[in-house]
Formats: sequence, C-alpha cells, structure tokens
Amino acid sequence: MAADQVEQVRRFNRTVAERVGVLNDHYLGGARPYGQARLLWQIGDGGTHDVRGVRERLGLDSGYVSRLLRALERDGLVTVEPHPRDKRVRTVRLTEAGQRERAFLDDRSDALAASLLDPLDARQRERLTSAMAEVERLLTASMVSLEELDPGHPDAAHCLRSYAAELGGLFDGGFDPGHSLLPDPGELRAPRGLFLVARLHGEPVGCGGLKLPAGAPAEIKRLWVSPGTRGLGLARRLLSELEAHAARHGRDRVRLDTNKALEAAMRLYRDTGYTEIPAFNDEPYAHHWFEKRL
Amino acid sequence: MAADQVEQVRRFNRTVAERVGVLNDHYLGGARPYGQARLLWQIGDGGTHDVRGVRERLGLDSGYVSRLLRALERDGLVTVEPHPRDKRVRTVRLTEAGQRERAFLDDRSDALAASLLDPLDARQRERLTSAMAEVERLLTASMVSLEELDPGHPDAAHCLRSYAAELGGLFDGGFDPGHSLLPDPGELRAPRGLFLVARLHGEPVGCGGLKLPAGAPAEIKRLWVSPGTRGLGLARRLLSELEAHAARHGRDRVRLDTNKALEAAMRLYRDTGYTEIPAFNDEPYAHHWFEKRL
DNA sequence: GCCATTACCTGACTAAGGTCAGAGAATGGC
DNA sequence: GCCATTCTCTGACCTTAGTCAGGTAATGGC
Repeated sequence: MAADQVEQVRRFNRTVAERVGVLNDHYLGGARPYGQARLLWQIGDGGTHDVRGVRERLGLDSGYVSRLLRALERDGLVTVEPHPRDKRVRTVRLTEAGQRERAFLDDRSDALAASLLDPLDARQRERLTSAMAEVERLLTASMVSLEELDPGHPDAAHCLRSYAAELGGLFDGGFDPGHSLLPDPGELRAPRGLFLVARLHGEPVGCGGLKLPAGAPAEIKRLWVSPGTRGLGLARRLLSELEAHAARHGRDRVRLDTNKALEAAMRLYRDTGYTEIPAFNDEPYAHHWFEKRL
Repeated sequence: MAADQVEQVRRFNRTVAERVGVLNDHYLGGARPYGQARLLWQIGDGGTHDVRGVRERLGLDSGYVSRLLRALERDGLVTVEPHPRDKRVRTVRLTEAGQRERAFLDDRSDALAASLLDPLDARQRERLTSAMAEVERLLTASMVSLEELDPGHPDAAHCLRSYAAELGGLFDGGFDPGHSLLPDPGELRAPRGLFLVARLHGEPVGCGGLKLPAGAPAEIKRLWVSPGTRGLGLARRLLSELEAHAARHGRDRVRLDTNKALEAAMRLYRDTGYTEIPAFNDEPYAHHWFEKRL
C-alpha cells in the first residue's frame, strides 16, 4: 500500500473527524447530551418502537438505554408503554414535544451543514458535495467484509433466495433454481466448492459460489450483489476473491455461464479478463459462456 | 442553498464522523485516553516544549493539562523540568518510553488508515484518497473567515508585511511600499476605505484593501493570500467581498492596477469579469490596469 | 524592594457515557 | 403447572473530560 495514500487517509481522519466533530459540538452540543439525541433520533417521528430493537440498532447496554429513556420521559419527550402482545417488551414513542425536539435537532444539523457550504461559491459547493459522496461511497465499500459461509447458513440462504427472486423477475419465463444445473447449493460446500457472503454492518449484501469439480476448471456460480450496494465494486471484489480461491485450489482456468438479461454482469466479465467461449454445459438458463485464464 | 447539498453534507457527517470514529476507537481506544494521546502527540518526538505552548495549541485548561502531564509522568512517558531561563515556565519532553508509545500510536493510526484502503482495489484507493483530499481542501476553505480590520491591527500589518516581502522577491528591482502610490495603508481605513483580513484557525492567511475615493470608482489594493492557503479560492472570495463592499458604498465600478509578474492574479481578474483598461494612475510598480462594472 | 502579573499546580466539583450484577415480571416449551 | 429464558429496570460503580477557584513560586517593571 502506498505510504502517501495512508498519509492522506490519516490527514483526512484528523482534520475532518476533528473539525466536523468540533462543529457538531458547537451546533448540537448544549441542546441535549449526545446519547439522548441519538436515542431520540432512532426512535423516529411518531411510530412506536420496541426498546429492544432500538437498543440493538444503537448497540447500547440495556441498563444505559433504560436510563436514557427515563431521562427523556422526565423531560416529556417520550412515552414508554408495554407491548400489547408481550408485556415483557416495552415500546417507546415520541410525544409531540419529542417530535418538536427532534425537529429542532434536525434544524441544527441543517444549520451545521449549511455553515460548511455557506462560505463556498456554487462551483466549490458542487465539488465538495460530490467529493463527499465519493468518500462516503468508497468508505462504505471498504466496510464490506467477505466471509466463507456454508450455503445452508441463514445469511447465505438469504442471498440465494434474493438471487433467485431477482432472476425470476429478469428472465423471460422466470427462474427456478430447481430447474437449473445447480439445484442444490450444497455443491458449493467444501470440498466440492465454496460459498462467499459479503456483509455490510452485519447484513448480508452479496454472495458468490465456486464449484471445484475434480480435474476440470473451477466454475463461478450464484454471483449476486444486493440492489442497495451496487456501484461499490462489490461484484468485482467477490469475483476476484473467488478466482483467488480457484487458484489456491490449483485451477488455472475459471468458467461461468450467464443469461443474456444480465448485461451488467457480462460487462464485468469482459472487463476483468473473461472471454466468451462455446457452451461447456447445457444449463437451460444460460445464453453465454465465459472463461478466464488465471 | 440547495437542499440536496445540505442533505449530502449531513449524510457525510453522519457516516464519516461516526464510522471513522468507531474505527478510531477500535484501533486507538484502549491504548490510552484520548486526552493523553493528544498531549503525547503534541509534545512531539524528542525536543522540549513549554507546557504553556502545548496547552495553547490544544486549547485546554491549565489545570487539566497539569493533571494529564502528571498521569503521563507517572507512566514514565514524559519528564517535566523548569525552563532554564524562566523558572515559572515548565518544559516537557518525551522519555524513550514516551517516544515508543507515540510510535505505537502512530502505527495504530497507520493500521487504521490501511484497514480502510485494504479492501479496495488500486483504482478505488486512488479515487478515495483524491476525494478525501478534495473534501479536506474545501472544508479548509470553508473554515476561513473574513473580517474587516483596521490596517494597523497586528494581523493586518502581518499580511501587509508578507505582501510586500513577497512582491519584493517577485518584482524586478524589488518592491518598496513607500515608493508605491499607497505609502500609507491608513488610506484603507474607514471612511476612506476598508481592509479585510482572512483567518484560518485564528491565523491571518490573506487580505485585501479597498480605496473609496470620493466621486471615483472604488479601487482594490493589497490583495494577498498566504502561500500555504493558495488553491482554496480565497483570493476570489476576498475579491468578491471587496466588490460587494464597493457596491454597498454606492460605487458601480471597481478598478485595480497590477504588475506583470502577477500572472495568477491577472488570470483571476479576467476570470471574474475584469477587463484591461488604459492606465488610470501612475503607480510605478504597475504594468496593467483593470476595471469591472458591478 | 514592592507589587502586579504570569505560569503552574491542587483540590473540589460536574456531566456524560457506560458497565455490571442482580431483581422482577412475563413468556414459552415441555 | 413448572422452569428456563427473555426483557426491562435499578442501584452501584467507574473512567474520561472537563471547569473553577484559589494557592504558590518566579518574574519584570517601577
């Protein structure tokens, strides 16, 4: 890794995290302690929420949240009631005053953002916001982790279901994995193959499988990226990781088949060094076959 | 201001401040409390520093710093000694253990930065770091504030000295403000004119003066931006602010003269709507004269 | 030599953010 | 109906990051 890139990231962390933090304190501080504000924000704007769920999303201690809720209750910003169906669980909702407070915090946040944009001219604002979007996008991409999972794992299954559902909508005549050449994802289990799941904040957001048939090229299967995380280069990363696994298992070629409806996928294959070859299987859903030498 | 830009800035603040913060805690937390780490960092890598100076740069309470120093001293990371020439002042320096600790924090910071870059491919790293540099640059630009100061104010005087020193190096035959048409910056004092100083973190980093002669167009003088803050659009901002002042004082034209050595300045003038006109004064250091209708 | 000022230290205090170990009530599986 | 589990709450406790009001020693201007 280039040292000047590391240095740039460090400088960014220092200046931005610090300066934005200072401004944050200036604009939002004083109004309400950070913990309470976070809670207020998470509870949202009117609906009821399980305390449990809120706690989980914020990753806070149960006792701590309880105390924060008492504080907000004392100030008349929230009401807490037992869940109608499970009286162990308690639900929380904002009162009108709570919604006003939340709107106030919202305004302060807007004011903070505006104070950053205000001294800049139109062109600079444009450049700042698009650079911010880029940083955000790439940081998000870098928070995605890949993990080798059993295809039967709930997260893997989730991805496979999403994959099938999406293809069902795209292919003429739908898609039924039971009719494909890979009716059983168990073929993507060691030692006959492997299955990778990509996660963002713990949620599965993509997957890819590799078949490792004995004495034959490895084969990419079930490459999928969730709609919300496209454009992060995730498919490319899954693909290159699967290729690395294939190489580690002694294969010098990787093959795959794909459907004509999957144009973005085919573009990816061509961009990353795959070339189209004649059909090497009789997968009913495939129109194109590709190969790459590793 | 565009609402979607405000929204983008807010999203950026949330995700970046939070995510980088979390990673920061993960990598740097536990090692040493933030306050101590900051102090350790500021004391630097071997030399001695006045406690006073360190405190000032970090903007911390004297009592607080004293306590932090005691803690670092207890851990054998720093030694504190009276200043040889002024025994009220105390100087602090890192011990060897302190330097090791600082190097350790340094490594952790590098590891943090690397952990962000690591999952990305070369192209993405390139894009991330350049977007980070852009964000940093523009946020720095937006932290610059303009203030109307008396030209005799120490910060104003600092800018004027720097201006003269720089021109002295650039012009054939040097530059002596005493020989220019504005020997006395007092002409840039209300009601005959005004003087703006740009500050970044309190330090003066640029200036610009406006002469408001009765019954004549306003005149831009002494426009200067410190070398370290060039490329932030600061000159453009000073210029447009001065023009706004001129308009507020009822002028419909602004004029200025400049030296042929100041190519960047002339580019700026042309870019922002100035057109070259015949000499309107006999300024000995000028080769070009410009005017803009407001 | 006096005295205001400067630099630092100490003690007392505060608020926020958080952890941990139960207690108590409700629930679900058997 | 019993019992382990789940969910929330409470009390006790801790660390960090400060702030504020003096106190002490050294210094510099007069």
